[in-house]
Amino acid sequence: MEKRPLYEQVKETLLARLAGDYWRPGALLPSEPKLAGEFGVSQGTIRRALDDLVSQGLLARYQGRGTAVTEHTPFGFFHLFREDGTRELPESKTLRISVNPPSRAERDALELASGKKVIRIQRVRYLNLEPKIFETICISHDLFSGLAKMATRDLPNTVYNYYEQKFGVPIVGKRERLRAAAATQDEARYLHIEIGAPLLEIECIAYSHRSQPIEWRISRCLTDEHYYCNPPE
Amino acid sequence: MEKRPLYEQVKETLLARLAGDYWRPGALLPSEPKLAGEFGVSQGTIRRALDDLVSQGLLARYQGRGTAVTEHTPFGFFHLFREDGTRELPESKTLRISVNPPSRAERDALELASGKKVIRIQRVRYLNLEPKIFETICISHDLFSGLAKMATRDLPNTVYNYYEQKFGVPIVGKRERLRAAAATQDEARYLHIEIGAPLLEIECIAYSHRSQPIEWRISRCLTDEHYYCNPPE
DNA sequence: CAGTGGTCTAGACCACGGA
DNA sequence: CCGTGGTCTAGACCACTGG
Repeated sequence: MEKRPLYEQVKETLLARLAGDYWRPGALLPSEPKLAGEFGVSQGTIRRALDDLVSQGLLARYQGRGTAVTEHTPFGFFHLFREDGTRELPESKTLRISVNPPSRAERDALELASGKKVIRIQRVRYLNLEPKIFETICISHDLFSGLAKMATRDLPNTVYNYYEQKFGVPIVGKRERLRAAAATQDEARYLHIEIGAPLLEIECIAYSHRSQPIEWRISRCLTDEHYYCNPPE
Repeated sequence: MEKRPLYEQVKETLLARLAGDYWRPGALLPSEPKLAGEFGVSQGTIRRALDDLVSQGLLARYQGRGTAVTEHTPFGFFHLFREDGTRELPESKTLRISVNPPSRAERDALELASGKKVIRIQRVRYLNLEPKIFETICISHDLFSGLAKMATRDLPNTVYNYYEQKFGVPIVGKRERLRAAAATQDEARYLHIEIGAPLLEIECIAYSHRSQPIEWRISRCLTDEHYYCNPPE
């Protein structure tokens, strides 16, 4: 017998469906009684699972209509807003993809065994057509070896979906740490700012099931016209 | 009849008790059945209210023991951690307290009627004995007029409690926005850094019941040895 | 109107902590 | 052992949405 709570097991199954194509973004899920029947649990247990997924930002509930898969940015992408409170979908341009032995910090963040390599991806992201974010992504080469040979042109804008669809690795959680930092020479060039200009650094580790770290990401953001907000307002 | 949900009403009452001295920090609350009896609602409704307060960080549950009032920093103060993950209680030194007509931003943030004045407080906060945060607090003069005449020496380190105890204004929620910013001349002097050095700016509006904004606070933090994390790990 | 989620109840059993 | 919170059930009524 499984000894974890029922609602956790329900959550895990729903999470897998959400990460895959089982339900399209924006689609309505079956009603709570239907899900309760399908999983053989009570409606209360389904509610508990759905509530957790709502608070993770994966689902949204609408009284009288149903429960829907969140549109766009399945796992609440960046929490950057314009000063007027509106949101934008960031476009991105990939600069380089490389395979390297991990730095100490990278090995720690991804909990890699020694000798394992990592894939490093550098991107510039655009908000309102202006370069605002310089981003470095680090993932295990073992898990994503196929990605290392891709052309920088072909890397999709939003990679969490991609991890799931192509590599079977769903992202179900993240942990963020924020700091202020000074722009490096590289960042200054790509973001059209002075060296040393203040940037908001978002360090994010994304997790799969069972808290396994999958991706380490450093995003350095120009916040002259945007702010970070968590949770989204 | 009151039309708001029962658990919201329960929350509001518990919140008022928590802000006051009804229960000491660290003390155990009455058990769920006891509270249910006292409020005349079911245990499930009490659970819902307690769960919300736990997720706000005001309470902590311990299976087999009970539900306790969180120790220290009643409404999770700053979410600044040292790089090793530990937390510190920031000390503070108040620089000035002044009464002014509000700026446009201040009037908007506090939803003040025109003609009202504000109290502005500037502080330097210390982490590990080093000046790390330059803070500007802005509150309504009407609500806190007694505070304007205080000596800077007498302002307590943690003011949320103070608002409640001396002025009957409990803080029950907050909304934060983060940016990177360059140190001004003032900030550079007090934080012992260069002008233009990157600082993490935390803009925080603190709310009382019914979402009434009470305090607008700008904290500019040196994050050379700390990071911001929400929710606390 | 029927169906959805939102709230609320009453009661069951379990896992844990402390006496 | 008892009392605590943690999980789960079954069913009630309400508020809102859509046709």
